[in-house]
Amino acid sequence: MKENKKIPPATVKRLPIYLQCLDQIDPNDIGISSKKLAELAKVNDAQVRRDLSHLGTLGTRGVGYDISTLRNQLQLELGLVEGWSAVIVGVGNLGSALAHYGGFKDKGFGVVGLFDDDPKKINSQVAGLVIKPLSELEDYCNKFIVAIGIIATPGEFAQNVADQLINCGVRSILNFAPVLLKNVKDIQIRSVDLSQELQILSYYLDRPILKAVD
Amino acid sequence: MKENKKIPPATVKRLPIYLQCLDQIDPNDIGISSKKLAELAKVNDAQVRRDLSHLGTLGTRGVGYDISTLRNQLQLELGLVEGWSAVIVGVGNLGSALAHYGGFKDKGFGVVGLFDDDPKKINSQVAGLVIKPLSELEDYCNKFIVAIGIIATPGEFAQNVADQLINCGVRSILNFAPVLLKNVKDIQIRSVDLSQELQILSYYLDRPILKAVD
DNA sequence: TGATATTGTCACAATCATAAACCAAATAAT
DNA sequence: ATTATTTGGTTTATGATTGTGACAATATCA
Repeated sequence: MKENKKIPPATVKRLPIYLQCLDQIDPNDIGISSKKLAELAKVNDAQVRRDLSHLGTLGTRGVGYDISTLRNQLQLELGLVEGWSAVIVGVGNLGSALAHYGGFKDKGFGVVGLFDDDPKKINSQVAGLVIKPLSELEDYCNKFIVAIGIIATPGEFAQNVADQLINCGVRSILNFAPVLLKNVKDIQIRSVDLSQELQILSYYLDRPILKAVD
Repeated sequence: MKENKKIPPATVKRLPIYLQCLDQIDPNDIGISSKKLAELAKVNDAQVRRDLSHLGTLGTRGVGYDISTLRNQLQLELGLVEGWSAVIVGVGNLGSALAHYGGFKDKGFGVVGLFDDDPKKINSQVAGLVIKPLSELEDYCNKFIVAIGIIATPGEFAQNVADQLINCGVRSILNFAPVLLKNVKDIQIRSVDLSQELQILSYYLDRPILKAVD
């Protein structure tokens, strides 16, 4: 029971995986053992127990973990019950895909705004939302207390957009543009570079013996 | 000079970043120091030197690294000169976005086939390619020696598609469906789960003091 | 030649994963 | 009721991986 303590980053990265695994098991099941969960998540079972112990004493000895309790606790720890609002900037193919992506809503994130600077796109609808010009970003952020900005613009605009988002009070950025954004104090930035993932795969294609991790 | 040795996974993940940084510097520059590159890649400069030393003795003491040599060596090590072919399975919003994504071609990957099982999509064109039914996947893979399969289907179909791809001789899979695919010996699988990235961000939203890594 | 810049590499520190040992709690078997 | 078995919680130990400071070796320049 290490309540209130900092959870190691490596563990934080696994928490969403555990949550996902819970969604994949038989909905009739009421409990799950660390061994079973470890199998689903493809990690060591000792690791599962250790990771989960960071959230408090959730399991019952001799029995296992109650699934709904575990799910609640994971959601609570990850902040998925806070109803964070997000905006998507850049409504090209990727931005549209993200706007339609149901997985966000399921996890408690709400996309409340779409922004683009292409006049042809402005005022058209995507996924039930009207695309607004970037100039209205600040108003939106104040109105909705936007916590997360998702950048799906071409690389050359990404840094500029990031600066604007941060200016508007957005504290977390998920960046899909293939550029490295400047670090800013107290602002969380995660980048997903699609071609980088392929490049890592490519390295291991040449070396079938080696095992990639993470 | 640790030629021929296994490169640590953590280093492999940074190599594409270095490559990206090289594309962002002044094209007139002919050389770059580890310190400068570290600044761009947002890592420690000792780390840069150590990472690059895995590729052989590329730099010159007192001078730095020759940019074009460094770029060539990174591309070579990552296998980006091999011209790997890829197919995309699932041509919804995300699949379309991936098909249009120019970053792949720039890095030496060629998307040669699009597959979907929705009759309304079959035979229509996306990004200059005709969408084929899944039943033709095997023929395609044999014809083009497809090395990489990109899965962009809904979660419930992903494992099935993965099995088919592996059956067709595809050795590397990049999975965007929000499920954990079964591990298969000698098959490289990387998963990108869009909502998982948001969940990690969300954890740190509640704790602005903590620093996320990776 | 001496001063400066920069690499390559070693050694150490920090983080992480895994295993082991031991106890506590619940259940099953007798 | 008692005992054995199962399973989780906690701590400790250990080894692997990773990150970083330090410094000798090498190149350039004045």
